[in-house]
Amino acid sequence: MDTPNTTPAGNFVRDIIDGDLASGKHQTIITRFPPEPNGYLHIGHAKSICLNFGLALSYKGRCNLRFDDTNPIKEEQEYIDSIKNDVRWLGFSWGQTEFYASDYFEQLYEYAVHLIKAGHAYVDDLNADQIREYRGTLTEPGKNSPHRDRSIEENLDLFERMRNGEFPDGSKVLRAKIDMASPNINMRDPVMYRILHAHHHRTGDTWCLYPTYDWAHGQSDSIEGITHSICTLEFEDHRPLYNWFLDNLPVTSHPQQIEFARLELTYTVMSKRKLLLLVKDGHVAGWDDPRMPTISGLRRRGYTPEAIRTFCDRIGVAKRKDSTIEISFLEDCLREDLNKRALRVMAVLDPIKVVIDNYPEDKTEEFETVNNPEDESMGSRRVPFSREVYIERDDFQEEPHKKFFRLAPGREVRLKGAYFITCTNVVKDSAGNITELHCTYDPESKGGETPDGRKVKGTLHWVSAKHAVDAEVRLYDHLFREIDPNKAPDGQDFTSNLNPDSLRTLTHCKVEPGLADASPGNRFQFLRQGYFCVDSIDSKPGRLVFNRTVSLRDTWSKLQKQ
RNA sequence: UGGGGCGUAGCCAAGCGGUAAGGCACCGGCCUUUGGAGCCGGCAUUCGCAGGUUCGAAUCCUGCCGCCCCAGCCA
Repeated sequence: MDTPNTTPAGNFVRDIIDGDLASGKHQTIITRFPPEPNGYLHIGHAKSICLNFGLALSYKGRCNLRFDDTNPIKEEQEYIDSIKNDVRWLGFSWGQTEFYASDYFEQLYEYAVHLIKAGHAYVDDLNADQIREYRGTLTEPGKNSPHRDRSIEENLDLFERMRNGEFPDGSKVLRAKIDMASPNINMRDPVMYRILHAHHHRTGDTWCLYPTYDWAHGQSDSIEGITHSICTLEFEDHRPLYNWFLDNLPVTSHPQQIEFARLELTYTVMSKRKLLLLVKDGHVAGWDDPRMPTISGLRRRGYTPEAIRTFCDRIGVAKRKDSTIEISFLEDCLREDLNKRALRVMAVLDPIKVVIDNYPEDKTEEFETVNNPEDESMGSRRVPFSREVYIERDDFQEEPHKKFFRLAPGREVRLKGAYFITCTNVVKDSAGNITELHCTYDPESKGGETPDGRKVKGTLHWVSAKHAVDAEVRLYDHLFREIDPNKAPDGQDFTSNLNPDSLRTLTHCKVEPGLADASPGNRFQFLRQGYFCVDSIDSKPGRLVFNRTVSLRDTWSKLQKQ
């Protein structure tokens, strides 16, 4: 496993930790990453993972992986497996500290009994609608439930019978007795337990009442001795409740909850609910569709864990809300990483045939070409050349734009690593479409340089026609066409902003022969075009499928728009 | 009209009373057998606004404005 770097920039969380260490409040730190196994992890989770595991690494502390599995209705083993796989792939390990909130159900139950005995919790018979009515509103205080003052004995009896399955779903809840008039709605006698006769993926049918997040989370943190419990901003309002529970329980550890801003990206949605909907309704091929912001989607797309970690380091950690990172920033971190490590190869996505009239009919040459100009240690390879080659249709203009310096009638360009060629003739079909180009080459320009040292402005990638291997290439664009997909027209939801062109499939692309035995997951730079990887699901020997991970920066396309 | 937060460049983000880091984007130039990469330079007289304190304020105080979150038996 590669080792994440551990020299992150400063941020307010580190300031808090530094203070706690300096004051002697803590000798070391223990953080946790607490996903609910109700979906696949996405890039937003990666931010939290990098933060929590990164902090542990940096302070030589520990980070627990804890599944927050308190809602059996939404959770599945498949999600647990994918989450573990993704965290590992990102480069982090949790050693022996793999926990489940469900491991603490018995302890939590005992804590609840403690609260009841102390007069701090009661069983309520109000139904969900009634509880909502009694809760009041943002501006009006709530009112006490008629069952709020039951005796401790009655509460104890009822609570035990709830556990024993004597009551149907929704008929009773256990509530903390705090303050129905609190300006903080979370403090208006929050529900601690609800009755759910549901099968839990780990505890099976042993429980029919399940703790809520508020009741389970802080106590789980405390049980694990978490020092800093880092969560997202929407839990700021819950912090008083988090503290209230711990203050009223016989615990020895009282973790500090710290909130930071969750990650948002332009042109994408980040809520698990919405991602689930995209999968369930078939808008994408699955959680690992290369257009998804999920870790598994990014992985299949060709992202590297290093690029994702670099991204998480660079975006920083702060409390500023409504901050949305431009997705191009993520792509840039990727390019930077891939530039250093990707093997350069030649692939023609939209081929047009070039016939070099003065090149011998049956001759084949091989040219040595460097695998990565950024890294000599990656060596070189030989690519075959012959009389007929494919070049990119885009690399020829019959009437060239003033700033276009690729091939055009009468113009000389370089075929990368091979020869200079000059276009002498354009062949068209009856509809006027260009079907073939005829060129001559300069034998003196072998390797791409001439004895007279003359320059050409353009260098094109190419593939020898008779040696070319066919491939399918999938070009991806943003899944959504709106910068903020959540801003949908009246009466429509975010799916109305789906980009109909987010996937373009190209068949019969021509790639250099060496690629024939590329393995799933292998990454390449297709010269002058972008980074591509062999699709891990659909690519098979004899039927190559590449995903475009990200295009190269394209100055030419900017010029064209001017 | 309740409570909790946040406002530093197009996007992130440092800064914590001593005169605005860094990254991305953008704009110039150099270099280049990828219009890639790389290199060099530029890019906030100003920190939401208005007052106040101070020799000195993005940093402290007061008031105002804007935005986000909260009324699940979701997390």
